[in-house]
Amino acid sequence: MPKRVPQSPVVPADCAQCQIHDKTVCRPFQGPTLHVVQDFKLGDRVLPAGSQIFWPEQELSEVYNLLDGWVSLYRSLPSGRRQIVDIALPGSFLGYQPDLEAPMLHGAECLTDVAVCVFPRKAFDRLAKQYPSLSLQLAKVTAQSVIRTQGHLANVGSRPALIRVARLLCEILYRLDKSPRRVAETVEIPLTQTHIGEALGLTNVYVNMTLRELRERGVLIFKGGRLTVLDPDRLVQLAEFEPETAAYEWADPVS
Amino acid sequence: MPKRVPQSPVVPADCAQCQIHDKTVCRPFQGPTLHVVQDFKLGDRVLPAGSQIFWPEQELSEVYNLLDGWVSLYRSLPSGRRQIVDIALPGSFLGYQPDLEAPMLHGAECLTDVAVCVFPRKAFDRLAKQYPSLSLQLAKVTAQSVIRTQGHLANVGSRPALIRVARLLCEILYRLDKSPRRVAETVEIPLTQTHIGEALGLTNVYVNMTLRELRERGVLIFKGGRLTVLDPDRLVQLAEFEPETAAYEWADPVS
DNA sequence: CGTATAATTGATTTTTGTCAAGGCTCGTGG
DNA sequence: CCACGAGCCTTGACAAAAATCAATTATACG
Repeated sequence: MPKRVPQSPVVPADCAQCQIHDKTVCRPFQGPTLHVVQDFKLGDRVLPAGSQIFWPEQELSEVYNLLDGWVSLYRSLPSGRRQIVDIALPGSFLGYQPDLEAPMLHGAECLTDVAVCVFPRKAFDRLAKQYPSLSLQLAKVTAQSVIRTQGHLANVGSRPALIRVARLLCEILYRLDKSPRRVAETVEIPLTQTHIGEALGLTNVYVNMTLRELRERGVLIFKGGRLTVLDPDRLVQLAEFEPETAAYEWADPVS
Repeated sequence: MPKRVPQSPVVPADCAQCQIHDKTVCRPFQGPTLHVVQDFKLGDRVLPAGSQIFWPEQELSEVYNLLDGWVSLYRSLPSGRRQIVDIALPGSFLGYQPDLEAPMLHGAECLTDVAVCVFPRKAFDRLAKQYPSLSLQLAKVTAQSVIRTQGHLANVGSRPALIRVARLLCEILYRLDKSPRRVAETVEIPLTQTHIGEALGLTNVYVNMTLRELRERGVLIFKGGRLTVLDPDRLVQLAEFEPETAAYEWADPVS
């Protein structure tokens, strides 16, 4: 289990203080129009690690901006297996489905303590109809999510386990600071080996073996939720990670 | 190779004749406002089976409504492998990425002769900013695409080959007529076994073995691009196909 | 016909999963 | 302070799933 440094989620006093404002759907509302989202939001919510923001099958009347913390988005299958379809980081817009009435097809589980900003789902579409810059930003955020999911799918469907694991970790590093090329630095990644397996379609024991292989090859060490990159260049190469295309794949949408 | 019935793609004379108008991003433009898209579109384009609407890495200055035919959306990997991330059917909106300047991360290959309706990419965002109902529809179409891709990912990552194949075919049947429960009817599906493999992360050889298994179990026959369902109930059960949730997963977005 | 692509099959190897058993770490309560 | 339990991690032996290799056979198309 990750040795967790206790750390309360960040909740900004108001939208003007929001550190991630420009990474979210709220981006179009700047300066004089900022009050629109400020007035629109229902409030903030803080959830402990391990809890669910929403469940599969739930009929959801809210949508969320992830303010702080890590969230796993997953599907539950009839067999009992679970597939993590995305890892959400601060700025992600959660819970939006096109059909207002449809039950959620995925769940959202907090990997760390989490803070979210809550909006009413039904009114959100009305607001979007009123502010085209908002609906366009929503479209772009969502389109970016398609790209990410397609990349994840390609990883799971077309790469052997060793590369899959290396790439997942590489992608996460990149998302954290836009650079997988840190030298021998240790980063906290709140995933268990089981999580990694659920994301990549592997069993936890095979993930374990794969991580050992990566360690023995001197590429990286992942232990107890801590990732240490031993050889950034080899990692990037092994993970088939191309920084140029990665920039488009993991971009924050900008209208 | 599928025995193809020669059949020219359908190109409507104008937007008023468009049979699939309500399934597309154009949906918000009805009656008096229909002229907006009519004036906006650059024209139609017909492409032969096997050709590419666009390629990975291409910088695309257009976006497309798929009017007629089947298209496979795929990623190419450094290893030379290819991952089909989606099968597009008429009504799909193709080529939209949030960043205007970004090269395409996926390609679009025609599985049949195809007709598309062409829009200018750059101006599309301007139009969307002008018509919030359009940008919201774009958001919904895109959000539906996220759902489809997540479902595909869960299929590839979390199910054994036999079920994967059964489910892919089941989903396609459902999309064709909203009912996988046809009895012993034959449907044309312009996929080779290699395509199925590329979609599901399997080799063509193993797909072949899997299809034989499905045939020997009396579930379905897939041969030469023709699918015959022998036992609809067993297929639905084997494919873990739940018609209720399927309705949300494969819906046409409706604003 | 002859060529090219797709489908098929069997033999074999590689990859990944399953099962089972311990070990480690951390928090909790006596 | 120690004992305990709950997750998680680790390992090894074995089984199953899927890939690879190598022909051979259809099938369509000019």
